[in-house]
Parts: sequence; structure tokens; C-alpha cells
Amino acid sequence: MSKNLTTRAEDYSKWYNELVVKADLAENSGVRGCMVIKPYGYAIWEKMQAELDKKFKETGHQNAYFPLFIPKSYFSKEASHVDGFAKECAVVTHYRLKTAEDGSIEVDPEAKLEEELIVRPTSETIIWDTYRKWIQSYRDLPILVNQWANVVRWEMRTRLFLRTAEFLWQEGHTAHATQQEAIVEAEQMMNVYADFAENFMAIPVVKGVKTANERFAGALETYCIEALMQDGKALQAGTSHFLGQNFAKAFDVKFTNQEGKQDYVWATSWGVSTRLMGALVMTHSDDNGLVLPPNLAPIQVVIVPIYKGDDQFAAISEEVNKLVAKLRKLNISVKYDDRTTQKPGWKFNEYELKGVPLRVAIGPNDLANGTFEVARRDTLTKETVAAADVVTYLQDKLDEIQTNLYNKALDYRNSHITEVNSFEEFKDVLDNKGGFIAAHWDGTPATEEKIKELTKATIRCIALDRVEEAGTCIYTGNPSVGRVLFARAY
RNA sequence: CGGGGUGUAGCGUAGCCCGGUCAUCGCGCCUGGUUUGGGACCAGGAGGUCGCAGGUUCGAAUCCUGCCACCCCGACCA
Repeated sequence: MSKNLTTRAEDYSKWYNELVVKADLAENSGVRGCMVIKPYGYAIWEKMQAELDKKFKETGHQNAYFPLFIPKSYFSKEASHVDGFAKECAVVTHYRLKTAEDGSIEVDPEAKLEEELIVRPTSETIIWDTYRKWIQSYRDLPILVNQWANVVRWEMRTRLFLRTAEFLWQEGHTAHATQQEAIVEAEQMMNVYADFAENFMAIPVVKGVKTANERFAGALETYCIEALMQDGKALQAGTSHFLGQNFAKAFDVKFTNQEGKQDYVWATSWGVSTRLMGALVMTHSDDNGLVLPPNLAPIQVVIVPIYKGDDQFAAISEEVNKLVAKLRKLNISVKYDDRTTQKPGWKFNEYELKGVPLRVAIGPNDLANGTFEVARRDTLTKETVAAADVVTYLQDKLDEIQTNLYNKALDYRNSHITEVNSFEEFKDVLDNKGGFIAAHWDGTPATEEKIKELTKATIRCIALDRVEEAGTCIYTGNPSVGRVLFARAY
């Protein structure tokens, strides 16, 4: 049993929650389903934002900002979209408070809005209403815009990072002159997300498309990246939608094409959210706490001094300051924890809990020998390194940890994709092993629904790289053209 | 939103069934001293509207009602 956390075997949910809170990432605010993201957690989110933003710009996108409030009438324009969100909207009905006779504060009944405002659950409607004004000719296209924002969904059940009532995300909304161009855009953004997840966050993902049942409200095709958590449940880590002309028709966004004819524009939308923080925690962490890939770690190297008396402390600090300067020059984020208020052992545990990739300790022995002790968070191993080599050593280890975390997660993921050929086997693997199950499915929503009802497993995606293979559906025995990936999901 | 559970100091908790010096214990915090290579030790100290609001009672953390928040299981979802 870890001294820091509940063991995962005992209760994975509790482990996850405890970890998020104890590692100082976030906590419940006490406001229904909303969390406080703490500075350490937010620093990680900022790193994600910076990297994603860079990728968006590289692919020709620009940032913009649209209103938080959306007039209710906007929602009545795209039927399937409304159906998807109607049950989870926060609605603003009044615009003023007043002091009641007993001194309490109440909503002023006189200040009722004529048309209610919806706190955006997503911005398709208000953005498409705006795009109508921006687009007249094919020369105005494409519009490649992204928004960093918060959205609110009045979810029945909430969970830190994975499903909060308010969450932070980015939502890209693009408009194109042709269907083909929009499809290429949607696929491109799925690839951007996959690249980001794998190479930056060290989280392996399966790229694929959703079945009709799991598709975004209003989309013709939903591309997704699916990750696998350590408890064997899947997590949708990002989505990119080809919206066809649905929103253009609903919001009357027409343009004149090169032939001089009016046509509706073709649309995409794509997004990732603070849910990625949950994926990060559940992919890499262990019972000693968080494990952060160096790319995302607010502190990549922490240095802890071990000393007796002021003289020794001063001598150690002098060595450390030289090292800090060299590391900073290499853009390595380093913290020298010279607090005299905590003991070394306490600090070791603290930084392990927070997932700092590398810890350097220097004490009297090291001072005498001209060495540093370097500990790795991912393997929990320690090595003594000569002062002359330590900068290169640390630099190499950061790269190695990044790669190692990805490989570790990839091995786990790959060993948890199980092919099954019968419904009995399907249920057995689901209950006793978890992970993705590659199985034949007859392609009908009804069968998918039935399997979900019986097992709580859903089709996470039809993988893009699946092989064509004739088979029979595990549930109905009807013909199938290839395997799809099932899993229980968050 | 349906079922189940929880709410006592910054954190984790005992007490609730059977109302009456019960506000318990550990960690943390503060002061002093000794310590410092894996969450130190000793001594002293501070800190609580017992989630909120009503009700029952001579008396409520304890019983009743309503509300709020959180957790788990469903349904819904990034």
C-alpha cells in the first residue's frame, strides 16, 4: 500500500480522484460539477495549449473569439444538433439582482429577459450565424478559425477533468467551398490531435471514425482518437467532425462559386478539452503519484540540497546555481528547492507525487566527490553522475523518459487489444481483462445498441488502419467486412 | 434525473441506531529545542456555525422535514 494514495486495485475511481487532488492539479469547487484548476495543473494545460496552438497555426488556422451567450432561437435551427444538447444547457433568464425586504439577495422578477440566453455548450450555432455575414464568394473561403474558450454542459454526473459542468477547450470551426476540402480538413485535424497525443503527451491513440450511434449531433462523419486508460477503459481524447452542409443550410450560409452559382458551404468542427488532463493522469501515473512526460512537466528537473549547517548549504548552493544556469540555457525547466522549512525526504515525496521527471540531489558526499545523484520518476531508479557529465546526462534522460513513457503506454495498449470471435468470449474479455476488443459487427445501429445494453461496451471506433476481413457478427452472426473496436468507456 | 451513500478544524476520521461533560484521534499548522542522504523527534500551543435552514424536545452532531455539495451505480455526454 502506497503511503500517498489508495491502491488502484482497491478502487480506481478513488485513486484517480485522490491523485488529481493530492498532486495539486485541481479540486472540487463546491459549485455543482465545476472544478478549480490549481496553478500546477493549469501550467500543464498551458503547455498543451501552446503546443496545440502552434500546430493549428502551422496548418493555416487563426484564433478568434465568439460570445459566451447564445440566444435561444439560434438553437432551433439545426434539429439534430439541438436534440444532442437540449438536455444539458444552462440558461440565463434574468439580468439583475435586488435586495429583498429581509435583507437577502434575490433575482429581480422585473428583470426578466425577453429571449433567454443559453450558456454555450459548444459554439456551432453562434459561429455559423456569424459566418453567414462573412461569406459571399468562393474568394472568402476557406475560413479556418479556432476558438479557445470555456463551455458549460449541465451533465448529470461529473468527474474532475473527465466530465465537469464547465470545461476549457478549443473548438475549430471551418468553412469550405467543396465537400472534398472539408473532409480533408477534418482528417487533417484528427491527425494533428493524434500526433499531439502521441508525440507530446506520450499517449498512444487509435485513429478512426465513429459509428452513426456515437456520432456528434449534426455531423455526417466523426473522426476520433481513442486512448486506453490503465484500468482498461477507453477514453475519447479528441474529435474532428465533417458536418457536411447541415449547419450552412440551417444558418443559410451560401456563397457564389466559380461558375457563378449559389451553393451552401461545407463545414468541419474539431475540439479537445481539459479532459486530456484526465487522460494524462490515467495513462502514466502510478501509486506514488503523477508521472509527467517531460514535454508537459512544468518542472522538468528539481534539485534538492542535503546539508548540515549554513556553510555546507552555501557550498552546495554554489554548485547548484552553476548547474541551474547551464540547464536554463538549454531551456530545461529547473527548480532549485532551497527551502529550509522542509526536509529532503519530504521534498522527495512531494516531487514524486507531482510527477517531476528528474530529481537531482546533492549532499556532502557528492560535494566531496564532485557528483550529483539523479533519480528518474518513471523508473524510480537512482544513479550517481559526475558533475562534468550531469548536464548532458539530464538532457538525455529527459528524452529517454519521454520515449519510455510512450513505449510503456503503447505496450500496455497493444497488449489490451483482444480479438474475439464469439459473444461469450467478448463478455469474458470485457469482464476479466478489459481494454479494446476487436470483433466483427454487422454494421447496424440496432446490434450496437443491443450489445451496449447487455455489456455496457460501445464501439469506440472503426480504426482507420483496420484490415478488410470477411467475418460474422459476434452477436447476430450476420456478415461483416471487418473488425471494429469495442470497449467500456469514460 | 432515478437508486444508494456521505458531509464533524486545512486533510483524513470517532461519535449518530440507544438525544444529556462527546466535540474523539491521527496528519498538518504555530512556538522552543535537538535534527537534516527517503515524508524527523521531544515539549508546549492555536484552531470547530458538527454542510445550510427549519422542526421535535427541558436539552440535538445524534431524531424529523426541506435544501445544498460531494462520492458510487444507472441514463446522458468531450
